[in-house]
This record gives sequence, structure tokens and C-alpha cells, in this order.
Amino acid sequence: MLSSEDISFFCVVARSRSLAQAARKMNVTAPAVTQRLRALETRVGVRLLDRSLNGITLTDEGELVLAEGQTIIDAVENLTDQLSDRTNTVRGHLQIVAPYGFGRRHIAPIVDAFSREYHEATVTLHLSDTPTRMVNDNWDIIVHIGELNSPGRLMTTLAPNRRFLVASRDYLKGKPPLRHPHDLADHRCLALRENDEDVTLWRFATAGEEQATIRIAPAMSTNDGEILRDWTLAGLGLAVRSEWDVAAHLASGALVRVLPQWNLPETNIVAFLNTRHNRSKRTSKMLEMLRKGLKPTPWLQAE
Amino acid sequence: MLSSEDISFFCVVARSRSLAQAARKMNVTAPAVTQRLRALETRVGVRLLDRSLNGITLTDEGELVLAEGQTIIDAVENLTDQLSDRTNTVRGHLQIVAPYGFGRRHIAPIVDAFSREYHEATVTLHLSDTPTRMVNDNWDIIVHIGELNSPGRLMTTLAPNRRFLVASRDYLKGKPPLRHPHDLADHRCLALRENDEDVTLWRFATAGEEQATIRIAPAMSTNDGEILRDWTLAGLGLAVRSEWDVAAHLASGALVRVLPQWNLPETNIVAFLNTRHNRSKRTSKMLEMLRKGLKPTPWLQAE
DNA sequence: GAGAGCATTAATTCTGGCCTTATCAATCCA
DNA sequence: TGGATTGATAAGGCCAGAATTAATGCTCTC
Repeated sequence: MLSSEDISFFCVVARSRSLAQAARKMNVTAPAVTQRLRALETRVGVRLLDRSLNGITLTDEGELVLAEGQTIIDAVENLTDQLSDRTNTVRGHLQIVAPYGFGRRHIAPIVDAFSREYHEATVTLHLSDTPTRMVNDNWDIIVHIGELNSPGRLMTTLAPNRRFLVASRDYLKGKPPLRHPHDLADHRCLALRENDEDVTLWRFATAGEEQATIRIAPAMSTNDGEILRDWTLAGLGLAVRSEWDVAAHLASGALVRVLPQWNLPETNIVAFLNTRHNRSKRTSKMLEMLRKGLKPTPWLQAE
Repeated sequence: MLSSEDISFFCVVARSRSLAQAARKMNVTAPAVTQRLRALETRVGVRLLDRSLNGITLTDEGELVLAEGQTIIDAVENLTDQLSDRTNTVRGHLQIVAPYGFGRRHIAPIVDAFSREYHEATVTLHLSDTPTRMVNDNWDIIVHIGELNSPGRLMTTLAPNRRFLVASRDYLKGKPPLRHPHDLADHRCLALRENDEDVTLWRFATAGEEQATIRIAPAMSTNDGEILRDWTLAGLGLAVRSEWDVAAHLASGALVRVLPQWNLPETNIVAFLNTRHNRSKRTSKMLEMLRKGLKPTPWLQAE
């Protein structure tokens, strides 16, 4: 009879591209993986994966074990979690995915605090440039800026997030005045091009319901928010940045808001929850800490 | 994280009436159970069952682990079975339930043969006086004489089985002749009273579609087929027995068929299959051997 | 052809889970 | 009251699984 340890061992190996990689994942040496896998195979009497020097491929039986085994592991994890929850202790492993810049600056400290608060839990913070495209299910929470309806994913808002049109003082000097979004046509606009979205269409609206949609011609564009911000700081043009990103610079006066009465659509900070796992207490606690940690907008808390 | 061995350990304990009984089931000493259970409880951080000197009772969490755990164990078993089946090997544990007399005489040898044929498989033959009332799911095949429609159980016929009206030569000497079922009114009838069935209504039919239903007044009755047969052998009266039971005695002349042209309803040998487990190869093979082993009716094979 | 990376085999070590024995306390029953 | 059963605890031993080290062959790349 197989044991759940055998199964989870195999699942890790099966999801690796080589035995050596699997060994690194599990912090053991390569022979350990070879031996254990071979022992497993002789025990069940059938080859589970074909080894070759350029990657491993699962046999039919391997696919079976991976698929069935994963549901078994999930069931065991759920049971363990349910027990932990009953004791009001926070345990187990939590995997968070977040965008690079935002994650490093705002999520990492919260993960730090979480880890200090709940010693028995372990956390992985995975920073990704495409956080919404996690293909495997090795995640519990994905933090994302901007609402997004992905089918099959549960979304919850963590914090509001406004976006501002900003520029450096240097840039604005001697440039034509900006009184209406239409005036942007005479300016250098810097665009953040990511997720294949239509990023050259900027939508403005005033409190008085007046609207204006401007198709900009980006003078420069990048897919890295920090670079974009740096360009803006360097006075290369106007950019739309979320308040999280530029709060400190607005406070220090390095950047100024442009067209402050014209609002851009909000892109709230949201979290996607993996529906495959039952919600565990550690997930709830982490969401709680995220909401709490993100609550005071940086615009207000900036010194 | 729990392991499947922890879970199956706990499931065994949870289904026992005391830790000591659990220890006996698992062929270990009592302290082993005590401390392993304690270790498990401290690991999950919650008490799973309350011990007392007269029995153990599950806590809420214990119930949870038992219920969820059982499905996990089942899933692991299914996976293991599927792998075994792919290798065309017969492995694992098979649990057969059969009625006492029939099981001892006809099923046990087949189980013996099965065990010789498939060394890697283990078999338990559980003889029960109420085989159809297995309340727990610790069985794979229930052998039963007489068709029976139990909802949720899969039934398959193993062998045909006729029933004969028999008596000993001694008994028949000097008794009124039997030419028609009605004549039974003048005879001592022996009834097998089991399963709360209506056993005093004997239905006869000839090949020519002639029918006769007789309500007998049993002179003696019992719920044990062997006792009934012994009574009949001892010349205490007439009884209805299945051909399996009396084939040897008919062949030796100790018993004779009475009213041979009047047939009694057939009560075939059937097998119920547990639908909770996926059908494994060992189950298929066992059914195969059962059909093969029961094929030549004892009436014909009797020397 | 050197070197890096990967898989495998063999031999050895280790360790932690699990078991046993021994002992004691509590309860039930004859 | 003594015996039987059950459960808890302490102390010590054992062993199978799993790891490590060392060494070899293979393939691909530079």
C-alpha cells in the first residue's frame, strides 16, 4: 500500500524537469531521489516516469499517480488544516504571489509581520511579473493591482488604490499648461505596457461627471513600473502611477499631481484566493493582516 | 502534515472499543497504541478521543478525522489497486463474507486455491450467520444463497442452485406416501428459519406449469442449515435443502429426494460486490475462481 | 577535448519512529 | 479481596527508510 509520503514525494518529482531539480527542491542529494523513486517503482511494480538526460516524461501510470495523488494530498492537507483551525492555531504553509515592485515594497513587510506573529506557519512570497498567470496551483493568495474577473477565482478587495497623473517639477517647467486632458496631446506621455492591455487609452472623469478619454501616443513605454517611475522622476514626461507608487515622491515634492481634479479609474488592490484549497485559518489571518497593513493609504501616511 | 499511515492508524483505533482491542487488531502491545495516539494528538494539537476504562468515545475532531480519513484511505487504496491492475499482478487484501455452512465447505477451498494462485494477495474469509447485514464496509464480496435485491449493492450470479425436498430412507419407511405436495400435511416438516423470511410457505411447480403452494406447520425449526440437515439425516422429518448441501448424501443414499418431479424455486448462489471500492483485479479474479469452482454442481460431481 | 550537468550504482551511516518490557493506577466483577 | 482488564508512563532497544559520500557513464555545449 502506498503512503501519502510516497505520493507527495512523487508529485514533487513529477512536476520537476529533472531528478536533479527535484532533489534541489527537496533539499536532498540526487542519489536520494533516484533511489527512492526506484524503490517506489519496484514497490508498485510499474515504471512511473522515463528518465532521460534532457528531462523526464511521465508514463501513463505516472500521470495517474500524479493526478489521483494530488487530490489525495489535497484531501490530507485539508484535513490537517481543519484540525489546526479547531485549535485556533495558525499552522502550515502559505504561498503568496505578488507583483514585483508592489510586492517587494508593501507585501514583504506584511509577510514579515505575519511570520513574527504566527511562528508555526511558514510563508513563501513569490514575486512575479505575471502574477495572474500562475498556471499551477501552488499558491494560496495572489495579490494584484487592478480588478480583474478571472473565472474560477475568488476575488476580494484588500485596499482602495487611486491612480494619479504625475510629473516632475523640472518637466513641467516651460511646458504648455495643462488644464484639460486634451492638452496632453502637447506632452510627452510615458506608458506602462503590461498584460497586453490597451494602455494608451487614458480615461479621465471629474467629480462633476465630466468625462474625457484621450488616446495618447507614448513617448516611451516599458513593462516595469519602477522604471516608469524613474523616468518620470528624471523629468522625461507624464505618467499615470498608482498612489502607492508615488506617495513618497508626492510628499517630498519630487513629483506633483497634474490635473488633480481629473480622476483616473481606480485600480484597487485585490487578492485572488485559490478555490482549490479550503480556506484555512492562516489564509484568513493573512488576508486580515494584508487589509490591515494596506489600510492607511501611503498618500496619507507618507511623512 | 498528517500522513496516511497516521490516518489509517487512527481509523483502526477509532473503530475499536478500547485501546487494548485496537492493539490486538494491529498485533502490537497496548503501550504502543497509547503513545502513538498521544504523539498524534500532540502533533495535531487537539484531543481526538476520550479514553475511559469502559470504552473510548471520539471527540468532534476524532469524528472528523475518522470520516475524512476514511475517504482518504479509500482513495489511496484505489490508486494502489489501479497501479497493481496495470501490471497484471493481483495484489492487496480481499475480504469475503459467506454464510457459515456453505462458506466453510465450498468457499474456503476456493479461497485456498486463490491464495495459492496469487501469492501476493491476502484474503480474509469471514463466515457469518447474517452475511447480508454487514454494516460496515469492510468487505469486498458477500456470497449469498438466494437472490436478494439490496439497493446500492451490485449483485452477480455465481452458480445456479436448485433446492430439493429430502428425507432419510428411515423416515419414509411406514409413512404415508407422498404423491402431491398436499400430502405434506400428514408429515413432519423441518424448517430453516433465518432472515425473518416466511419459511413456512413452500412453493412447488412441475415442469408442466402445475403449481402448488403449501403452508407447512414445522415440527422443528432452526436457523442453522447444518443442524437442519443433521435432523433430516437422523430421520426426524422432511426438509428443503439446497443441492449443495445434500449432494453427497443423495449420492450415498443417506437421503432421498421426495416429490422429485415437483420443483422448488431456485435460490442461486450470488455475490454482492461492494460498490464503495473500485473493482480491483483481485476481486475480478476471485469472482472468476468462484464461478469456476462452483460451476460443476455438486449433484453431478458427487461421487 | 574539456567541462558542466544529469542519472545511476554501491557502500556506509544515521536517525527517529516505533516497538517492547516493566511498572503502576483505576475500575469492574466474581 | 483478589483477579482481570484497561490505560498511562518511563526507559531502552531495534531497525528500515532515507540520507550521504564516492565513483562511473552518458550527453550536450563550448
